[in-house]
Amino acid sequence: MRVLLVEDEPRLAESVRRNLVADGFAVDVAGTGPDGLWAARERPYDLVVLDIMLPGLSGYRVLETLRAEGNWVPVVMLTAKDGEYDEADAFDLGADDYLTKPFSYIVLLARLRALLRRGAPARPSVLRAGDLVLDPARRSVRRAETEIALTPREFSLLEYLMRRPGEALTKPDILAHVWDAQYDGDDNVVEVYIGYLRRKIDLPFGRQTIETLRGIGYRLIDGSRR
Amino acid sequence: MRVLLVEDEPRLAESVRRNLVADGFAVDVAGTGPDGLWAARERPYDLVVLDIMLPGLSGYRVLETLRAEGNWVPVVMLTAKDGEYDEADAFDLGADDYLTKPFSYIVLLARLRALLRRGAPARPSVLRAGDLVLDPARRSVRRAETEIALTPREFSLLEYLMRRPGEALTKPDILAHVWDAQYDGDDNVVEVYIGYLRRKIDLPFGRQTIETLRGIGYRLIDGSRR
DNA sequence: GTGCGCGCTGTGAAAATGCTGAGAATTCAT
DNA sequence: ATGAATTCTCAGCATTTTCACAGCGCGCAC
Repeated sequence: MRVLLVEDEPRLAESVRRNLVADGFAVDVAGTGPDGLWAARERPYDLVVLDIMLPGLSGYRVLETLRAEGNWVPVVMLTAKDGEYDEADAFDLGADDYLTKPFSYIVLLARLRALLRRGAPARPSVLRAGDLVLDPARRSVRRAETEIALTPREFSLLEYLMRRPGEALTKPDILAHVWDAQYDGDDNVVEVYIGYLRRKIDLPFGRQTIETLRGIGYRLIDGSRR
Repeated sequence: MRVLLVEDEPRLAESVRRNLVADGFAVDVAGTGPDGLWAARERPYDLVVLDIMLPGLSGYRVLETLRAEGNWVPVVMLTAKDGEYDEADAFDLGADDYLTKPFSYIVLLARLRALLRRGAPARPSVLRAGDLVLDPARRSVRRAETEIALTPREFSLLEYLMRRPGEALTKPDILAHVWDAQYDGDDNVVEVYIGYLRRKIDLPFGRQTIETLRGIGYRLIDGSRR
């Protein structure tokens, strides 16, 4: 497993590097933001440990640039600040985890192992299907630059569909994920809300994003593939 | 997205629940370990937030049991202790993330979003027979890039055949698996539906995928062998 | 070659399914 | 409390799906 460590404090960098090597990782160290960015572009890493305070280019910028370039390598951010909003920022930029300095090596190792175990690369925080874009954090939906207003229920339904593009979803399944547990009404609500959604996201644009599978349920057409 | 919150402290639970609901999650709350375990077994959750200190059954045990049962729902652990080894333990048990109390809601939200983002992209098995491909998850069937629309019954029948390629299947056997157990109609429906299938998946392509074994039943010709 | 039984298919009716408009119930902000 | 937005129920309608039936054809045994 190859790890890129981007950290400008030599003593900390060296200590972490030794430990990682002892635990069987192949480690490259970069001491500045630009160096880190260059290295991450240059070679395929399994993990990146990225300090936020860096000379030349902040860790935020490095991460942002990588993600913008479509590089979804798992990244753990290191921060000296402990303000809670910093973490949220890091996550929004596409970090997979973060650690507040000072941290113990064993915690770092546990986090790295957890990321490796997950294996699955992180994905962008917005969901797309063709020119339809849904941002869970902002609770916004737009189709080709046009903002679309959805009610909470409509939004949850669309989000659920968009997290499973191309999959056949039954009405009971949708009901179980989008409605409350104690809801015991009729499947028909799903039909009704699918209808609402279609009237907002499809009909005005002459598209067909939500397909009906008669006798089964529904399927979101994933415009991005094929 | 449906979240299960397992937390015994009512004030905290209620506060988190409100916030999550406001952010568009469908939330169920369990106050004890056994209740949490029961709920997680009972319904399909997209996320579980699990306190470690719980009456009846600790969060560790709950998580351990779920994982042992093959339930891989993403889990965030909450712990009041801050010993570093606790985190490592949680990860080793199969938690996907953890949070030390007290935590701020915004951090919890960011973690949950990050977990959702990673999602479960593992979409396994499709069934193949030559250039005929059936995808159970998408409920789609295609022959050489051409999508073929099947009714639910036709789909079930074809899926059953394709799961037993090359095997001789009698009509009563097919009836028992594709139709309801208590169905007591005539064998003839099978012939009818085999006919429907052939007209959709074979005739238009000049193929012969389903072979009739006179006096026996049917057999799917597995084009990939020979 | 002939006859029989098995399998195939067209017709049509019954059942199931999904969509929609109308409006009731509920929630929420003011 | 009032009104607006949202959620949900319900019933009618259109369409699709399922299935029974009956006649036909063809393979197979003799």
